[in-house]
Amino acid sequence: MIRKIILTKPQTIQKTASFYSEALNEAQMEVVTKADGAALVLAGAGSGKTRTLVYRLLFLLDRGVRPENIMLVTFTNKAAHEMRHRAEKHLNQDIQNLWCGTFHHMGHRILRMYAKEAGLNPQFVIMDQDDSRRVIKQCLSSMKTHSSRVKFPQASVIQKIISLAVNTRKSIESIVLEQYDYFIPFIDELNQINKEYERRKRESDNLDFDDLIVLWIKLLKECESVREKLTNRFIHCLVDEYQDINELQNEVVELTAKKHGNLLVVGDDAQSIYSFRGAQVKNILKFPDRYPHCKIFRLESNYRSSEEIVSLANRSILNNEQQFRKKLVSLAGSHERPLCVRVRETREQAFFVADQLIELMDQGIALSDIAVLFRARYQAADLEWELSRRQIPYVLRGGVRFFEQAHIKDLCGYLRIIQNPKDAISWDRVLGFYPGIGPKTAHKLHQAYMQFILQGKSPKVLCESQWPPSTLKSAGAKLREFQSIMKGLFNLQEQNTDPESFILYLLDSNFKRMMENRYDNAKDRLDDLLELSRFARHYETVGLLLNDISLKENFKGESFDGSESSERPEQLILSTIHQAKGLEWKAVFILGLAEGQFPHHMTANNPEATEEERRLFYVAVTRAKQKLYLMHPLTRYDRQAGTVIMRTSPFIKELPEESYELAEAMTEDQFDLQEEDTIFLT
DNA sequence: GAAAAATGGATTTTT
DNA sequence: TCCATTTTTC
Repeated sequence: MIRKIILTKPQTIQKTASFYSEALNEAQMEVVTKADGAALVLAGAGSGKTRTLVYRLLFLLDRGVRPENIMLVTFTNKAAHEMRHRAEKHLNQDIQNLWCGTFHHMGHRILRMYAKEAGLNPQFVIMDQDDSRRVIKQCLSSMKTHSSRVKFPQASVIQKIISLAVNTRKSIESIVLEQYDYFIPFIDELNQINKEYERRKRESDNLDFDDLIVLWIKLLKECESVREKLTNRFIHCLVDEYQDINELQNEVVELTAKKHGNLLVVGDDAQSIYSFRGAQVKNILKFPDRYPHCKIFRLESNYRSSEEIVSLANRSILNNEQQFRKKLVSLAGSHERPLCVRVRETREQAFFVADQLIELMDQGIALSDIAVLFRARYQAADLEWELSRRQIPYVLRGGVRFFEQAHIKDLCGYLRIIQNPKDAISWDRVLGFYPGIGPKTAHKLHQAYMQFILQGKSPKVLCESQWPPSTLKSAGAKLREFQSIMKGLFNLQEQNTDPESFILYLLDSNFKRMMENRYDNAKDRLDDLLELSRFARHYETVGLLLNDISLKENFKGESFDGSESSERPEQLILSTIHQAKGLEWKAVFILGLAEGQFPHHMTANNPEATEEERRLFYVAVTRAKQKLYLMHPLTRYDRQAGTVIMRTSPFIKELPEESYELAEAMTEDQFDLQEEDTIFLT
């Protein structure tokens, strides 16, 4: 027998020391070259955190670490793409086998590799949040044990509670006690619903988002062979946005990094804004306690924002108790003071922004270099209307996600039935399209079908006259079109056709007419579906396509081929602050800096929640490079109460007056009545 | 008994 | 504007 020896190919061309020192400052250089073992990087806003991580990655590769031995966890797919793309650009070649993505992505990848060990049916399909909500709703109606006298929580609230319990590794009871005390009487029922929810998920071979991580942890804990493979594999673990990590994710990180102990976490405690998903600032604050020998690095030079903007941000965050004290120093030079603009009402807020956009563009700032940020989606409504009226192009980030739109899910329903006959939610959805069939009948039809499958019949029995059985014949007559569509899909499946053809087939079948009947803007929606078919080209199987669709976070109007980092189209960005994390613009408007809007009224009287709101404000402010507008509408319109007066946001009031300039904007007729020194606007 | 139509109510942030 | 519950129809 001849011994086989595997040679390691050199992965990259060796970079010289100057390659790093030219691109990085001293502090960043330290991180890149010395962050072995446990390391915490406290990276302030605009301090070149992404750049540092990319160079750390290059450095590791340079040192001969193989890409498959590195795990780089990011918060969004977009961030993952961005980093990979930048690293590949430096190397001038693709980095094969690097594990770079979100927690959910990696969980998915691992569960696919080890489906058998995890006790999963390999054809499992991932549900999104809306699917979870629907399943819970079904659980609710099937149990209907709750008394209708007191209002029982809605499906979406139950979903939130269950998910929060999973992500914080607490019981439902303690979540309810801590955050939903008005549901205390329902704790038993909630536990029951949770049980039923779990049962249904398992029965239909569906995994929800949280399962991707829960089962990954389970695999690491309970399956020794897999644990060995996975912990040996990841010699270096790098975690981005560590301040937003929750207990569940933390556990997966610790288990994975335990063996080699090379755990580099990067984050900014001042930017922790995801507590509603179970994230806790304390994770980053306590990191040095958990790893007593860890190295701590600080990146406190800000290359993004002007001195005035950084100063305002620093002043603001000083009001928070829970934090690592650090001071961000601006290296971007002096510009002008942020402008706090008072307007009479929310519509005038939109007028001001629109007017000012024109002004900024006259000054040579590109529309794509400007963003409007807000706390909650509805705050953008007036502005959207005004922008459309003036024909200013914009994209709204934070609306419905592209892949969560009803028509996309309608089409995927058919594909999911083919992929996984047990998928109860999809059956419910698809059969509901046909007149005369509602949830009850759909359920029975699905049950009847599963009976056939269990008897060993081929899935194609669906298209034959044996199905549905005679007890359901009256419903069966309404399903001719359904059966003919399914027949076509089964045929494609037998021919092993690519996913794109599946979609094109559906768009050519009577599915198209159904869409036209169902939606008044069917044309747009069918265009979206055509777009989906193009997206599907990148996938080999329908199963892989479906699971990626569930995990994609792209919004309507964004491209989703992964090439987004190159050049931005010439349009204004409207975004929630949460969605704006990690991004930057020359000019930024923040809407609704009024009491009740920002900080959000739900957080009043809760000091911890108010601190998180302040961190959110901090994130918003530090997105701006040169110009920052803090908008304060004095009134808002409420359906019941009519016009409501709003006071200045405490986040503005607590700032020293010299940190911003105050302006008042009004329309021409109002201006005539005033003589004070104000900004003139039409 | 189940589906369709009509009415009433409410809205933070997201992988 | 969209969603959930109630009322009406088959």
